[in-house]
Amino acid sequence: MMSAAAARTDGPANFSWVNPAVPASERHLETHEPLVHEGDDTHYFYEVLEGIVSSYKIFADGRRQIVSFAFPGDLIGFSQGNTYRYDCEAIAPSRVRALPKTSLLRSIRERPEIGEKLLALAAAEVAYFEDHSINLGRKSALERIASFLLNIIERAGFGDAESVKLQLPISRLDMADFLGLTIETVSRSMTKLRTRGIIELPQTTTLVVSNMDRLRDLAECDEECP
Amino acid sequence: MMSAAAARTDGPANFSWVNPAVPASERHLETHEPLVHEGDDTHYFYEVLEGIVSSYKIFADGRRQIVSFAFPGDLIGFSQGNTYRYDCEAIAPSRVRALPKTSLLRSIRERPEIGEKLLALAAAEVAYFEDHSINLGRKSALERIASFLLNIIERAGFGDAESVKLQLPISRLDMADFLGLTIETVSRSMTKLRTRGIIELPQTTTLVVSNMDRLRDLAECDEECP
DNA sequence: CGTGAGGTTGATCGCTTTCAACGGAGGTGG
DNA sequence: CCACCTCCGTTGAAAGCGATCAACCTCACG
Repeated sequence: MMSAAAARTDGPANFSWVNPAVPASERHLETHEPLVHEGDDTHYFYEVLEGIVSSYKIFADGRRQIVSFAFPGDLIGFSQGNTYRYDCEAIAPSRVRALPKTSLLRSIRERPEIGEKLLALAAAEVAYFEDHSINLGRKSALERIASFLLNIIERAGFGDAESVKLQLPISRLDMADFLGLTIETVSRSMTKLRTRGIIELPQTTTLVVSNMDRLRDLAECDEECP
Repeated sequence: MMSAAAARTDGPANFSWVNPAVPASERHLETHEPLVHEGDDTHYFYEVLEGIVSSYKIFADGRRQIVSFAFPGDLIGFSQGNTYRYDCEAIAPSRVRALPKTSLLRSIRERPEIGEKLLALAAAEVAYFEDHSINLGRKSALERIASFLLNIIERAGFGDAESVKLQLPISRLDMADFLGLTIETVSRSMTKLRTRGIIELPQTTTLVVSNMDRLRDLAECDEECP
């Protein structure tokens, strides 16, 4: 089994390449501490260095949908126009680096390869959303959970392992609001995965996937008897 | 009431700016005619000139999810890596222009503003998917339909009108597979909008929105009694 | 040891799906 | 010209999955 500590030796990608001359200030965020609010001017992009930052929308009647999770290496804000379209807040203790938007965009003119890199990043994000919309549109609760866990595992670099153990610092509520479900359904799906022998949950934040193949089958909707 | 014919006088955006020297060949597509298949090499991007092209995934058990509709002015393929991740086909008679991928990307080096323009395009696409994931994750069937119709209307440039009449060359099945619903639910939702006096359907492909405000309320989930 | 937040489990409800029948528009051939 | 057929959309009845309401559990923390 691979352990989470072993993989990230290379560390996440970072945007120091953007422009060494650009002033970039770091900021620490506690769990549930907001980073930006809907309507804020997009003066800065934020690179996540540590932790997880969510962006979400809350309806007038209280419904909430988490639009995305930003993990270390991810960039927040470039999909926005002049103002942020969603609230963003940390869902775990996090560290972010603020990058002035204007100087980042200006540097594209001087160094086209930056534009290319940002374009690749944007393309990856579009691809991610395409897959996610398939999850939300056509997969059952159990399949969504399986897809989500698998995706977390792949992002952490354990996609090829047969079994995996890692920390999952995402609450049931956050998972639910990201996957378009309720906490109860998330909880029940996790138990179902557990009783089927696909995962173990020593603690609620520790995830052990003992059978990656069956998790993949579920996520890809290739399961014989769902 | 605004009519559909009146608005598009300026015509859709196009990519002739990319590189006049780039050979770009046009292609006509009949309804249901495939453009690319999952796994195809991404040799070309395609700009939609006319009609609507869908990209979608079909599961082993027959479930289908349409990931996106590409309207005139939209670019297909830049979210992909070296191979297309989804099937694409026309859902209405369409015309597309093939743009060689390599020369398009090479031109970024020579003319950084092209990278900027593509980046803006990608950002808009991400923003679109963010909103769509809210639709799929948290909105009811009726609210999804309302959001979808409103979005079509806004794309056509009638977002500010009080009432609108336009052609809707998208079948119930395509709407259903895009919104994560079934044809029956789409049909029932459309009749519900009709009986509530929000829309009229002279023919199944002709949409008249008589009360844009109430459509907006529904789409934004601000309705008093849903 | 009390308290509160987060998670699990059970019972019931309701929206969407599923299964089924019907209707209208367009096309084809007798 | 009309019978027939097929495709697409609509409507009805029943079933099912996830939501809702509610109780209980666990653990961290004061």
